[in-house]
Amino acid sequence: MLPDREADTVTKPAERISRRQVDKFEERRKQLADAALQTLSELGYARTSLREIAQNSDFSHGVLHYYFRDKVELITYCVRQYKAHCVLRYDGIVADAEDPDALALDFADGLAATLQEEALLHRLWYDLRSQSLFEESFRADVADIDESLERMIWRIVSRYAELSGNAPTCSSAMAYATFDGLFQQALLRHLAGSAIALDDLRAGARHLLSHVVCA
Amino acid sequence: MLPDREADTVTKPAERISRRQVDKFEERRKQLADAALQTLSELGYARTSLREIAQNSDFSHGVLHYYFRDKVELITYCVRQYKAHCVLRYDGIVADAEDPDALALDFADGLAATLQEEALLHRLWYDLRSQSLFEESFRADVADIDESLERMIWRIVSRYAELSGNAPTCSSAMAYATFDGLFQQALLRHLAGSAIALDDLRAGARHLLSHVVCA
DNA sequence: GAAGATCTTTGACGACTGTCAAGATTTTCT
DNA sequence: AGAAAATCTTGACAGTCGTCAAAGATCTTC
Repeated sequence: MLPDREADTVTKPAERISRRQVDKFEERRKQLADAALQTLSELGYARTSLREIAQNSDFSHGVLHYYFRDKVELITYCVRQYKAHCVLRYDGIVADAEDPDALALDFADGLAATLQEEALLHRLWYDLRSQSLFEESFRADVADIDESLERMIWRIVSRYAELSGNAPTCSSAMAYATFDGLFQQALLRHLAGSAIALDDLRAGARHLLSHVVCA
Repeated sequence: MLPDREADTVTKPAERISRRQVDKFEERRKQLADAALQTLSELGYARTSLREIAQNSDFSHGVLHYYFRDKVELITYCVRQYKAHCVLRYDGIVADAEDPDALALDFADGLAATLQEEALLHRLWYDLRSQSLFEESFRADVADIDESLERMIWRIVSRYAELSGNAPTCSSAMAYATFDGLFQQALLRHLAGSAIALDDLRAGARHLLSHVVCA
């Protein structure tokens, strides 16, 4: 029988057990979601099957339905986990530089670094974002990630403006749209084998940053 | 038996016939590709099957293998047909305005118009572009479309710079990346039901255009 | 160490996929 | 009109998919 997954606030002995079970349950979900994310980032959404995911894990395909109701719930869970990863990653970039040029440099390097190191994950992100336009189940979570990315970009932009004593010339949405376009195009070229894609991204990001504040 | 599809340069009677057959053959391919594009734009790449495509046409599913070797060739053909459509569409926008503000206005309106009228096709485009990162078969054709879109944008930008007596401040690649990001974000919001997405796109395009030339 | 809860594997199901071949139908040419 | 070529339909194939139930394995608890 499935264990009771209710979270308890009181801590009686029986509930400590339940808590431990819940933790273990949740751990397995994360572990399986990791395998799913790896599979997705390799094959793309269209070609990822549950059996393929299971083969990238230590378990057989049947176990996926023990930890997830169906495929949609698994992938939704993956998207959320990916988001947590993203936020963590970008919080690192959040520029504690004290002059605008250093900030721009750090930011540009940070973008280029994640593009290079996690190219497959970013490829997956754009795949899933496209997918969310067809499959409504993912839409809310994807929009959520998009918003947190927008906030991340806006933190950089407004901090940069502040350091250079100016005000941003465009909205948060527009700043995100343009930086995202830059990043996506760089990813496309990088994955197509272009050697200059990373440098172009660095240069482009600094250029764009200097143009979204008053001249 | 399959007819001979060789194109002839000389025009003997027998070859005129063959030519007519070739034309008919090519016409059917276009017709089927149309049905395929409609299906793709409705369901997305991941959920489009040959039988589904056939149901959106006047034929049965078997006929697809009479006109196309396999699914990949059909979809590649679709991508090319979509490109032809795009180029045609954007050539219309190509701004014969004589002052920069009118050009900017026409361009912004053109972007917003195609976003609204052909939202599903644009959705498909971003889906296929993501797909091309996983499926190498499409990569070349997708890159081809991307390049022609970049040229289209660059024609606008450089013409705008010329009319306003300035020079562009960024590369062609960067101009395309940012405008594409803007467009994609507008599409996301528009399809998610945002009423202001179109107006934001118009404003954003004009804003961006005025910032990619010397101040 | 036995009983029971929990976790995992296995194998099956119906539905769906791309592909193809055989035959029916239509068009074309003489 | 009749033969030949071209076109289209039908039905089947082997494979894969998500899902699920039953049984086996492992762990917990007393």
